[in-house]
Parts: sequence; structure tokens; C-alpha cells
Amino acid sequence: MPEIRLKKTEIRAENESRILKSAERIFARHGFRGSSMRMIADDASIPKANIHYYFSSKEKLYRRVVERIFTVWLEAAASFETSNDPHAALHSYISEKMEISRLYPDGSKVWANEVIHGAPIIHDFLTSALEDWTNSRIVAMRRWIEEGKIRDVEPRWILYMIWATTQHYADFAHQIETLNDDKALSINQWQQARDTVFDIIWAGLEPKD
Amino acid sequence: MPEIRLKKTEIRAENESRILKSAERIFARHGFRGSSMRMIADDASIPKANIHYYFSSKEKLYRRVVERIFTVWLEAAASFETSNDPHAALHSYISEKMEISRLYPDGSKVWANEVIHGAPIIHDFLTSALEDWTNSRIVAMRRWIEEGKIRDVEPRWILYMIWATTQHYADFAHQIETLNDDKALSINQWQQARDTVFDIIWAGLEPKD
DNA sequence: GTCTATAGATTGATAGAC
DNA sequence: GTCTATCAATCTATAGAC
Repeated sequence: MPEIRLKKTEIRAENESRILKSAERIFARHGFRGSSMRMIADDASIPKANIHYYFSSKEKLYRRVVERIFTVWLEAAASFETSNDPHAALHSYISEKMEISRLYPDGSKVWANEVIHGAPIIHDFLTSALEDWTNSRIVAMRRWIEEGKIRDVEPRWILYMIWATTQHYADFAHQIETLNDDKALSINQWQQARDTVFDIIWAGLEPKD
Repeated sequence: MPEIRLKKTEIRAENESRILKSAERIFARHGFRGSSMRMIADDASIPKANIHYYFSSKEKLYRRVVERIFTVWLEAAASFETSNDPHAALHSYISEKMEISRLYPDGSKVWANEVIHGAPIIHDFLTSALEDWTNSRIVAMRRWIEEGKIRDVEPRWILYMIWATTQHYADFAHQIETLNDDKALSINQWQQARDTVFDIIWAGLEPKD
């Protein structure tokens, strides 16, 4: 009965996707413990028991959500080229990170929430992919410094500054909107913010003549 | 019986202080919903029922914790002088914010956690004190721009950059330590990070000649 | 002011009919 | 694959003895 099995696979894919999307939104808004399976089920318009049918436990569902977020992060990470043009590499990376904050703020919030609480569930992500990536970029930035392409600044503080500033626009969106007359940032404001973030950081790295 | 009343007052002050300190640590580590009154009671070595005796409900205890954090924030806010020396004002403010991240990371985490989740409990802080303070500093920075003392950059993106970067060292401390061979930053590293944050931001604001 | 016992509500998870 | 009913654990909060 190949037809029936195909259909079941499609139903599974469709439902899993709907649940993951709702879970990301609910976890972002209420945190892991503050989110109940019932809230996620209601948001996805799927009976609560079915969430357990597709994802055996709340923790496994949460981990799947974080894995999705990490995939998005990896795509942005790739845009930080270790070529020999720091201006282009940093501009591309910062722009990409700001776009992620604008388009997927929930993912950023779940990640922030997890790290704030000591990364009890995703610690392995930090000590593997993130650590490798960070060290490779630090090496690249050190080379730029030796070649006189950027100023002599400890690379890791620059990376933290980029992460902090770009992710702030997602994680603290509520505060930013409150200070913006309770309105979300307009496209123009997003562009201006993105350009300012890059301009300030680049002004601090650009070699003085 | 003035003696007995005095002693009771002292006991109350002592116990309330112990509970608030434990609550801040537990809330920072596990979030509001992830923290139970039992965890806070155990951390403070005080019977669970007594927490309810001193603070009528979990939410009121949480609010008292956030009020304490806001007091610390206000002290740092005062160090951002609206005088006519932007270099001194920003250096003082950034240094103060970095010190807060170093000395009171738990408070910063509770605040971040709250804003990430849409500030359900502290929304009034955002729309009163924080909004007033922010607007006053934006006015001051606009004046600096008109007087040619800093470059023409939208002040609010600068403020967000300062908040994001300084608070990142508290909120994402776990990630930073993981990338630092699982060790907390040394005093030297804190100083270097603080100086770098200021230098980069000032390089982007300092008028070009 | 301290502390045990417990009420009342909510939660993650599962059993079992359809 | 869907969904109702329900269990067992946990939580906030309080009553009441000391």
C-alpha cells in the first residue's frame, strides 16, 4: 500500500512542521518551563496528546526547536568569510545577523533564554560547532591584524560586540518597540540601525592612516 | 515593649534580605516559571511557608527583586551626564554598565529574561522611568551632534548598542565562559573588554577632522 | 515568628476507544 | 493517525499547632 504510506508521511511532515513553528513561538514568549504542552497544542490547533505522539517528550520537542535555530545560525556564520577582505566579510556577516533578528526573532529569543539559564539543554552546541567556528574566525581576524588590514583589537571582544548588538534587536524587541511609541521598527529604521551597527564597528577597526 | 518590636523588625529585615538575594539568584538561573518557592526557600535556608509569610505571593516577591535591579540600573543611569563632554559621559556610563555586568550578573539576567518574554510584569518600568531617561539622553546627544562634538548618528541606535554590548557580558556569561576554556573572565580580561567596548563606540562617534 | 500538613490547581505523560 | 479521559507528580498558597 505505497499510496497510504506516502500520505501518512506527508501528514507527519505537515504536522511536525506546524508543531515546531508553534513551539518556537510559545517557547520564545514564555520560556521552557513557562510553556505548557497545552499552550503549544492550542497554538498549533492540534490535540495535546498528538504532540506527544509526534515528539515523545517536551524536552525532545524543545531540542528540535533549538536544532532548527542553530541551522539558521550556521547559515549566517557562513557569510563571515575568512577571505582577506575584512570590510566585506564583516559587512556581510553583520547584515545577515540583523536580517535574522528581523525575520526570526523567536529563534533568537529561545537561544538567548537558553544561554541565560546556563544552557542546560544545548551545552553540546556551544562546545562543538560554536567553539570551532569562533576559534576559526579569531584566527582569521588575527591574520588581518598582522597584515595591517584592521587595528590591533582582541578579536573575541569584537565578535561578542557583533553578537550582542545584532541579537539585541530580536531579544529586546519588546523594549525597543516600547521606546518607539509601541510600534515595531519600520523597514527604514531597520536599515538605519543595521548601517549604524556596521559603521560604528568598522570605524573602530579601520586602520588609522 | 519597644525592645521586642525592634528585634522583630531586625529579624524581618534580615530574613527579607536573605530571601531577596536567593530569589534573584534562582530567578536568574531558572526564570520565573522555572523557579519554585521551594528552590528559593532551600537556597535561603528558610522554611517554604515563611517565604509566603514575608512576601505574600511569588509574583510579589519577583516584583521586589526586579525593583532592586531597577535601583542599580538607575545608579548607572545617573553616571551618563548630559554635560557638554560626550567623551567623559560615555566613558563613565559604559564603565559603570560593565561593572554592573561583572558584579551583579544575576540582576541583569532577570531583567533580560523579563524583557525577552514581553515584560509581562515590569511593563510599567519601561513606559515610565526608562522611557523618560532614554528621551532625555537622546536630547542631550542631539545637542552634541548640533555642536559638532560627535558625528551625526541616530542616538537611539547608539544607546541600544551600549546596552546590548555591556549587558551581553552578564546575560551571555555562560557562553563567554565556555569560549574561555570554561573559566570566568579574569580581571585583566574584564578591563580589556571594557576598554575595547568604549574604544570602538567612541571611534564611531568621534568627529572626523 | 516558625514550621508541618494539606488543600486546590496545573502539568507532563499515557491508556485505550475510535 | 486522532482524541478523550485520567493518572501521578509538582506547584502555589494557606490553615493551624507551636
